[in-house]
Amino acid sequence: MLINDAAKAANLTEDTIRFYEKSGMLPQIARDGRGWRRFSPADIDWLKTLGHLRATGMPLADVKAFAVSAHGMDADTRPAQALRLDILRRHAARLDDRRAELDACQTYLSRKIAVYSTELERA
Amino acid sequence: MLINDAAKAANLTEDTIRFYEKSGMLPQIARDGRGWRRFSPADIDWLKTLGHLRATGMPLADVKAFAVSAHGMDADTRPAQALRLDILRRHAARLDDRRAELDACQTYLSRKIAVYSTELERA
DNA sequence: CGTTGACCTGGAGTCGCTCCAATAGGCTAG
DNA sequence: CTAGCCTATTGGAGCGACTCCAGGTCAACG
Repeated sequence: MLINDAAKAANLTEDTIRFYEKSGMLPQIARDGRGWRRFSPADIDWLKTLGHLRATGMPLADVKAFAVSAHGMDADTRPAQALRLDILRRHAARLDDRRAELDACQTYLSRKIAVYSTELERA
Repeated sequence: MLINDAAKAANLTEDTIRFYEKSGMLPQIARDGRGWRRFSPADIDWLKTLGHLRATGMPLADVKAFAVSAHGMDADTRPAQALRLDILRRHAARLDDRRAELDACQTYLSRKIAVYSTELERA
């Protein structure tokens, strides 16, 4: 799978994927004869994972730590797994905050939208 | 109210507030004899509103359009209100997307966390 | 055999802050 | 009375995370 299809499959842009690779957040991506990246299904899965984490605001530094831990050759050791668990737990906590902020804003919006709507109808 | 207290009240930083003022997203903020900003309760409310919109990812350009429309002298005209309503509606739609992404990521996380947890316990 | 099209790289630009250095006026302590 | 400290001021540099672009390579197609 070439980068264009990978981008579509993972819902990222080609540039973002190249940037993630440069930043060391991807495992070795295979290259074909022309020097073009060939993405395996596992690569696509990983891109989707990164997409979720980033789209919900995990800092790149954390994503990178997660990536390095997951693809190093000590990936299956106890400390590496504990590190990854910790990163995920801290992100789960962040998501709770984001959900609260989202709820607050949605409440604000629906109230404001109701006000403007009735005001505009009335006129 | 001075900028430090305003920052605490609105849950923003002093720098962010100054930046918002520079960018034209605040109404005229009064200054005292020393040239220090004095924030009124209405100013604080507005800062909180901006905080909600930004924290949930409304682009600055939209926030600014909203601000200009809300504080201009044509603020209460029909077209200005319609514009603001439109901005809010588009943001409400964005929030739906964010909520979906947040849900997806939370599902991913709780699954992963469960896997890592049992794996680490078992060892 | 020219041009189209998908990819490559390195680097500049953008958005939204965030941090910093230099400056200024007022308050208390010595 | 003046030295130090506190809270603000400004303009500008730096940063995170992309995003865009110029210039280049290679295979294939008309």
